[in-house]
Amino acid sequence: MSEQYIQVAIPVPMRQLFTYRVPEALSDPAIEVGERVAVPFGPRKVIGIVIDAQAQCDFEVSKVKNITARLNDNFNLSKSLVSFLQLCAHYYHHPVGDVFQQALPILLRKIENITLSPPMVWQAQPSNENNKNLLSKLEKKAAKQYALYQIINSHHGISWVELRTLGYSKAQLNALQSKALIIEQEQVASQYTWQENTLNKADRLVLSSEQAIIVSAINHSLAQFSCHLIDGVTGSGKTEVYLQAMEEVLANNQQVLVIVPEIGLTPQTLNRFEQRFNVPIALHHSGLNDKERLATWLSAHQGSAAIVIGTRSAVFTPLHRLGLIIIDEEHDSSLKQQDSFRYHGRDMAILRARQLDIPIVLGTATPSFESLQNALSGKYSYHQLHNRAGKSNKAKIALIDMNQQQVEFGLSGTLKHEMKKTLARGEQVLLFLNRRGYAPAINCQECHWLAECLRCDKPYTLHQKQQLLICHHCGNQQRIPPQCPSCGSVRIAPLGQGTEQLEFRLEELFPDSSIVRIDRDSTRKKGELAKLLQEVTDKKHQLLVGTQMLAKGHHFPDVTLVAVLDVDGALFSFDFRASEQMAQLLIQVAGRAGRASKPGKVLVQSNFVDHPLLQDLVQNGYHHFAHQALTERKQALLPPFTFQALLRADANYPSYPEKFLRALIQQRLDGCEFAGPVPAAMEKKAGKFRYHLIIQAKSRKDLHRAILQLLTQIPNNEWQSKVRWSLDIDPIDLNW
DNA sequence: AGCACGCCGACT
DNA sequence: GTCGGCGTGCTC
Repeated sequence: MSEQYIQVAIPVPMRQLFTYRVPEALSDPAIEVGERVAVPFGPRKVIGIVIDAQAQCDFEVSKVKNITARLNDNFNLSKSLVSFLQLCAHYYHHPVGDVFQQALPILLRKIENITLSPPMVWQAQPSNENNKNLLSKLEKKAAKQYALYQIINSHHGISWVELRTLGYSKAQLNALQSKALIIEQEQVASQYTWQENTLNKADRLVLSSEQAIIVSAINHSLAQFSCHLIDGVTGSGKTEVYLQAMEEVLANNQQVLVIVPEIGLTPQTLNRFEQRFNVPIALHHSGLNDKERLATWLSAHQGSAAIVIGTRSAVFTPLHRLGLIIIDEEHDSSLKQQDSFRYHGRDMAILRARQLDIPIVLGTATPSFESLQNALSGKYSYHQLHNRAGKSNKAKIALIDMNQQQVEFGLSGTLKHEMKKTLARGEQVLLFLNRRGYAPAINCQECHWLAECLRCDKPYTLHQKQQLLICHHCGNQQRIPPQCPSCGSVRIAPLGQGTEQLEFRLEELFPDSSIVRIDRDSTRKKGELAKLLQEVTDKKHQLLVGTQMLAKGHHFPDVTLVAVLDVDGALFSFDFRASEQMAQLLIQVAGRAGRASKPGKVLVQSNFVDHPLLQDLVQNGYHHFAHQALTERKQALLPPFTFQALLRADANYPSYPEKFLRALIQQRLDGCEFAGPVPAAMEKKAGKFRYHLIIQAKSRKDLHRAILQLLTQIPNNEWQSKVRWSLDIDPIDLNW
């Protein structure tokens, strides 16, 4: 028999595959696509994925090495997943090996022979006399334990990760275990099947006709690709549509993938899924450790999980009977990875749905302009959900002209007045300020010296509590200088206001109210965010101060006043997407407030209340604004009417990145245009000098062809070894 | 990305 | 004399 060669994806940032030989001793049973193999790579040994099992040897035969082992452990990737990941690598022109690496749980990339333990689930013990006594005691004495038992008892097996996400503790679980009420077991490694009690019919809501039309549209196209954009405000019943659309898919014994933004998976959301379906649900989010991630992966892979709920990287979960994908909050920027492999979770999900011939549902109250355009042009089915009659809870947005007001600590007189009225009614107030820390800068009041980060040339942010100056761009930290290094004066003072200071000032202004601040600094500790949010729900605090974080996901029914303290930053940005993001943010923030019986009020402070963007949004609402903006984008030949890629380059010396990029655009490329190279919005960051080149084309095909040509040129580029570069297809943040 | 190799500066 | 700084080049 002749020599057998295979093509392997290796976890290195190189845009190529590597050829290996399969020795006779390892050739039985036949090696397959998707297998993990151990191979020698330079001086080390790594795990690679077999991409082609019967390849021609396209490399010098004498230099081809043998694979050293096959990891035959039931963790192989399916052919379908392999081709999907190749498609992703191709779409983003990203190194294949790196794509595979990021799509696999860390434990499957380890070369050491670790024991890969099976997923474990909790189950209730069969009922007996003893149990009944214990339970009736629990019901009176330990309500939380009793509730935990009820949840476990109503499922065929539920994981610790799910229970933790729902807010239960290990202690409560241990207590039930020591009473022999529950027991931990290996999850049954077989395909889940729909049963009589899988659907909790009592939990179902009656659909409005709008909702019913969407569900039936999705169910009518189950075995073919279709993309549905559901456009509906908070409370319009999107989740109920998701749940009812899932019924038929689950009844066909197929699996459902649900993708949510980074902090979008609240215990309430999971609870809703748990209540409705008695099926194993696997979770995938940033709160899991390596072992838990592997458990989710395996339980999807072996088919025991019927539903997988996760953040963007969940698009890569191995689901062999995937029947429906749901992307919640499709506009959310956390769906796009902003480093190394810069993929968009939504776009890859659409690619996967297309590959598998299944429907995909995108839900949001503020559609991204990309999705909206696809919906309007008929590429997607477009479904609008309006509020049900008589239940209008739409918050009113009003602008406050900061030029016409007395302003104290960033609060206008009107806002303070409204805050007092709201607090007097016993309701809550949310203040939104997108700037953490105490003050965004400190300076010398005598000579106007400004404390700047030397690595970024940007002002340091003052963090009063920590007594530190922190650079928000590179993380650099410094002591607060006791006197001005330039003139020696001790009159050094903070400039501007951040959330930390706002919290402090509010304590002075509203001494009778409890104030809570929710930002990256105050929620650094694990579980802290959930704790603070619970305290808000329990009305332990009346005043909430927060950044971006508060605009997403969580709904506070007793917050009836929301104020955006400073919206002006977004109005004059050179990034054409800034206004889209500003509009989405305002509408999302407005969605946090009030409920049917207590409509909310939204106040937006600005120095430019006459700005046409603000006026349009406030007067005519998001959709009018979006249509208007789309018309402008079309005229200006901007996305979604054209397609962009961003080539970033950085180096330790200022001239290299520019020279590198300039050398690349010497050649004309058909069907596309270059913008730049230009210095990045922050030319200097963390000591690196950065330049951008935008490549824009009228069609995706042209863009791809141009990038392929550009990439072949890079090895010959004179400055190539002096710079680091990265490619971002469909960039959404041009400032980085 | 690792990792080795190699060529210069400040230590026991 | 040698330990270690990081520039450069290679990986089937």
